[in-house]
Amino acid sequence: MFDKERQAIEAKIRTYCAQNEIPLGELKWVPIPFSGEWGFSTSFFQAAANEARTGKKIAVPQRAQEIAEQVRGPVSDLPGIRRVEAVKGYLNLYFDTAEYARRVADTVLEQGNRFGAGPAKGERVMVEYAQPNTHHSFHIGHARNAILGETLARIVQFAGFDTIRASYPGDMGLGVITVLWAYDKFYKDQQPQGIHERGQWLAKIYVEAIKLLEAKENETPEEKVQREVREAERREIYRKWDAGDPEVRNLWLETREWSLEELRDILCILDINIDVWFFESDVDGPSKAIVEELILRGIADDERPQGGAVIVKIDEKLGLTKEKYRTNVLLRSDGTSLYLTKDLALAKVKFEQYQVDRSIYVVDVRQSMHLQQAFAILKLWGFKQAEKCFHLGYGFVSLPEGAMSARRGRVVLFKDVADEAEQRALAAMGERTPEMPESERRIIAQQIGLGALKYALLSVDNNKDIVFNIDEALNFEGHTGPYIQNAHVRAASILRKSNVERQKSGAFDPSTPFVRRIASLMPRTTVARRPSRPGGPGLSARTGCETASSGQALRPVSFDYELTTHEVQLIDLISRFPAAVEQAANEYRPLVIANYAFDLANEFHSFYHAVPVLQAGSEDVKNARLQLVAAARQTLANALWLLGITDPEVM
RNA sequence: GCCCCUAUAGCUUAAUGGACAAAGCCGCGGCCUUCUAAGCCGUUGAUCCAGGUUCGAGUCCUGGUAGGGGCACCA
Repeated sequence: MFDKERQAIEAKIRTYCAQNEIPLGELKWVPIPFSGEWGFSTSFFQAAANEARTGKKIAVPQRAQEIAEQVRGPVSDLPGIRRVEAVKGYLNLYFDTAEYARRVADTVLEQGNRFGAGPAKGERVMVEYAQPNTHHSFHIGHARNAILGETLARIVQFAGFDTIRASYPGDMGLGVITVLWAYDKFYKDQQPQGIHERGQWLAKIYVEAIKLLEAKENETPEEKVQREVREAERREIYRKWDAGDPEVRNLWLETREWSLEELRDILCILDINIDVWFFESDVDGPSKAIVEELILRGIADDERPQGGAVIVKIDEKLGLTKEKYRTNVLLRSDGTSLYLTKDLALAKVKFEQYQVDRSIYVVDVRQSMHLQQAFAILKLWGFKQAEKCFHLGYGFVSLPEGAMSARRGRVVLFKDVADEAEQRALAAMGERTPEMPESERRIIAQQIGLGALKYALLSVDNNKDIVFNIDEALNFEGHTGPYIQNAHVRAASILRKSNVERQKSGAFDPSTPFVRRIASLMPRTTVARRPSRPGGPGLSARTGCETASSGQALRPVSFDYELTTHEVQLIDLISRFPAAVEQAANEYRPLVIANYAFDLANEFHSFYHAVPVLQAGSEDVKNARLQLVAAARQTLANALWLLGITDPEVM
């Protein structure tokens, strides 16, 4: 936030060092890491080390301190800097808090829900996530994927990238056919009531079907015959599906829609709006076409004449002598395409039709080899975007009793956890807000419950596995989502009672013309209709830009009084938000924002406890603190938005 | 056999190569006639092992140990 000042200081340091023949090198600036201190800092170890390398006999730490002390002079008399100290090789510059605090507060309140957002980057990013299989259950592992992907999409969007959210459901293959077979055989024309009941029913049918199709231990000859008959029936359905048999296709489309209805509802609960839906079955055809192109270009080798498959010897084509990407199959010897083939075809669509510059894949870490292979082939193919393909892998979610297994039906369903979360939040609300109407109470409870769940999944670095413990995930105290939401509530409460006017948070709406006209770009894909909220518009606190306008606006204030440590630290943290956004976007790491949001909430809670606002000693101090609270509330709201967590006014 | 990921406090996790390794949970002790106690304050406690690079290593490199994942016609 204080780049201009920093640059001016750095220029002075450089001039001084040039005159005194100190080989400075690059200067790294960081916020002063001591709590209660506000300013920025740099060190001179590198410069001292550079000198040492020229042959001078010096001890680096001492020399660094000498340089810091020398440099201190030229920069000690700058406006806005209260104090400069040289200590242990570091140069610490402390802000004139009155001036800088006012600037931070003004900036936040002026920029509102855009505070922290980066300038337009002029690049288009597509984030692909939410790729569950249809005809299956949506479990907590899928939720990690969806939540991680959405948060990443929000981060890159907020950082200034033109962002497209893409979903790629697997709607074909043996698993899907297995469900069709069992449904057709045992449950034809039945269906339970309720979107989720119906979606989950398909997963139950799948588990039953697997039991019937798997060989048991000590299988009797009769059982074996029976099983083989079933297997033949399933193969026949697959053949019919592949041949486009109308009856099978209709059954497939109808049951697929049941899964998709449930998926859309879940995404709605998670506040996720997918821009583009790519179905695996849609890229199946095009994927076969690209195989010919890859053969013609000499990337793929056609071994079909020898009764083999079409393969890519990736290492060989890249000229690698050590095995790295190995060899992979593009087309089976029976002419059908594979997962890799489809991903290549889809990438081509992303690059050519959607003109994406960067392509992010939020996919289970177990597929990292597969994606590395795909990226390598895209590079061979000549797509310059291949360099900016990124696999955001994440560790899988298991249960305390072991891995989840869709085949065995041992899964924790997202919907069940979400419902449980709401119940627990409702219970935790208790008698806290007795006057709240029941309908609103339920909405808040859902927001708190989901806040806890989302934060639990986002506060672990993405490459780590998570053992999902529902009691830990739905904890509302300590390092949790509700803790952050509660800080927002407390800030909002103070502002409400102070009777000052403020902008309601309102949704950050960075949608570009491009995203809005996506619908016309790719006729083969289905474009999401915006799902409607089952609970009505009140469910999302961010769907409107209403302004709550009771009372007078915050007046320009002065922070020209003795600020407490808590106030200094709070302002310091607020001012770091834009840098956190930038870092998270550069590193594609939602965790950075999750950590930041907690730190800010933590600081706000401490401030709240220790520093009176409405009861402040003087009117001037009260007004300044109100500004600070308003700025903190806005920053908390923006950070929560990035995490996909609502910013309730009450809880 | 080869490749990738992980290893920090009793537990779950943080830490752009930089200053005293930071929190949460659990335990113990305080704080509701100040703005929401889903909170605040206090308290014990940690970098898997061995080398190396560097002025400086939890972080980078090499080799171990332990756990997880992956290696062409599954997705």
